[in-house]
Amino acid sequence: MNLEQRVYKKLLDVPKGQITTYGELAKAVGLKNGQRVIGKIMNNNPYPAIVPCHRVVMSTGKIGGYAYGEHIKTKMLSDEGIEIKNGKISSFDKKLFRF
DNA sequence: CGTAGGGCCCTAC
DNA sequence: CGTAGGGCCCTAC
Repeated sequence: MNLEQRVYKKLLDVPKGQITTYGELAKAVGLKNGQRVIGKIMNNNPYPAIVPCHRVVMSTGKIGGYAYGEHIKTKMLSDEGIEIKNGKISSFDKKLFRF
């Protein structure tokens, strides 16, 4: 399994209503300082309906980017029960999934 | 083969 | 708050 497949598979562990960060996901697949690699892989996500890349956000609590637009990412997260105020996730620590 | 460049970032100031 | 620099992996020369 190549890196991308491992990343997509690992991300499936993150349930609806929770989020992870680019850095955490990088660590989860054994990458050090691989945040940007994760971002790139998310951008190339060929299975947007299956792999929940909208649940990957920035460690600062901001939403981060999204191939189809940040407002869509924001809406998807809201629909899953994640509250977002002024572009930042409320109760970030409580929503953060631990691999 | 080697390497430059870039990406949905992170940390420290 | 903003910004600079870093660091990793892939892709295209």
